[in-house]
Amino acid sequence: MARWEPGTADRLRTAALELFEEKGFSATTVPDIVGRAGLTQRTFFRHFSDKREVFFGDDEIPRIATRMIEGAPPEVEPLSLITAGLRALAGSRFEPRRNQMRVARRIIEAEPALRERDLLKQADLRDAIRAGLEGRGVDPLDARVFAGLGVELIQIALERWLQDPEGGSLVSHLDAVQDSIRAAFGSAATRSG
Amino acid sequence: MARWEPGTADRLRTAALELFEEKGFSATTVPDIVGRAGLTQRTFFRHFSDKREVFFGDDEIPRIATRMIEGAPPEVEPLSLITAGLRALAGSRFEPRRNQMRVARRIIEAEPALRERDLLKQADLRDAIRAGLEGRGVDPLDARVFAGLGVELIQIALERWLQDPEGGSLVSHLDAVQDSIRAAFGSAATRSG
DNA sequence: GTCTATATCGCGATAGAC
DNA sequence: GTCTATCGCGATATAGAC
Repeated sequence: MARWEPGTADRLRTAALELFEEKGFSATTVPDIVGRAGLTQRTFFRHFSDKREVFFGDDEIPRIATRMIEGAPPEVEPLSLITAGLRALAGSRFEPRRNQMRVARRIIEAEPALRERDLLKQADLRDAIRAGLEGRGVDPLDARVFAGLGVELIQIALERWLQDPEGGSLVSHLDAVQDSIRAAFGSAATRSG
Repeated sequence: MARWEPGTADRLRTAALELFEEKGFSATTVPDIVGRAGLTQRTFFRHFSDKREVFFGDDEIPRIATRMIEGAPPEVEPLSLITAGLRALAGSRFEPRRNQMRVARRIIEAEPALRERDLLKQADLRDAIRAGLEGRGVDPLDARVFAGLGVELIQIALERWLQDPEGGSLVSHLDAVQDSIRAAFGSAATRSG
C-alpha cells in the first residue's frame, strides 16, 4: 500500500502528537500538523477521517478480538473466552505501552471531543465481541451482556492500572475488577430492590 | 431568563427534528434549522452547544440519579439502590416516551456522530452514579463497578425494549438483563479462563 | 448580532510505481 | 498504460470570537 512514502500516516501522526503535547489538542490546527509533516491538508484528511482519529489506532483491537473468538475451540465458555482474551490483549497490547497510554489518557480525559471518540472505540469492541459470541451460537441477550461486561471489565481495569501508584500489573487489576463484579451482581440479591 | 420567547429552545428542537427526519441529520444545516424556526444562527448556538445536542435532553437523567442516590437511606445497599433507581427512571422517564425514543434511536444509530454523543451521555450518568456511591462510602472500585454495570444494565434493557416486537415492558427487560448478568459473571467460574 | 477561523469534503490534475 | 497516493484549489458548514 505504501507505494509512495511508506510512512505518510505515521509522519502525520507523529507531527500531530508532538503538537498536541506542545499546544494542546484544540489549539493545534490541521494546517499546523501538515506544515510540520511537510504535507497538505487534503492528504491529512485522506489518512484520518478527522483530527481526533490521529489518537486512535487502526481499530486493530476489535479485529484481534474477532479473530480470537472465532479461533477458539467451540466448547470454550463465553466467560473463559472473554477473560482469556482480555488477558492476552493485556499482555500483548497494553502492558508494553503503559507510558504511552498514560500520556494519551491524560490528553483524552481533558478533551470531551476525545472522550467521545474513545467511547465509540469501546463500543466498537463491544460490538465485535457481541457478534463473535453470537456467531458461536450464544443467545443474543447473553452475548450482549458478556460483551458489555467484558468491555467494562477491561476498561475499569485499564483506568485503575494507569492510575495505580503502586505499579501493579494490568492482569492483577483485571482480577480485582472481576472479583468486584462477581460480588456486585453475582449474589442472589433481590431484583426488585 | 425566558423573557422573550418562552419556547425558543423547543421551537429550535422541533424544527431540527423535523428536518432530521426529512433530510437526515448531516444533510440538515443549522441555517436550515433556524430558517424554519424563524431565528438566527447565533440563537441556535446559545441554546445548543452544537448540532448534536439538539438530540439530547438537559442532562436531567444524571441529576435525577444523583438526587436519588443522595436521598436514599444510608443502609440501602448499592445494588438495591441501582435497581430501584433504574426502575424509577424506567417508569417516569422512559416508558412514557417509547415512541419518541424509538424514532430518536433510529436516527442516532445511523449516525456515528450521534452515537458518540449518546455514549458520552451514558458516561455522564455512569460518573454521576459512581460519585454518588462514593459519597455514601462505597469503596471506589466497587462504586465504579456498580456504576458501570448499572449503566450497561439499563442500556441493554433499553435496546431490547425499543426493539421488542412483543411490546414487553422496560421493567421486564431490566429483569431479564439482570438475570443474564448474574448468570454471566455471577458464578464462581475460573478467573484465569 | 456580525464576523471569522477552522474543519471537512469534492473535483480535476499530476506523478511515481507496477 | 494503469493505479493510486498526492496536490491545489475551492466550496460550505460549524463554532466561537468580537
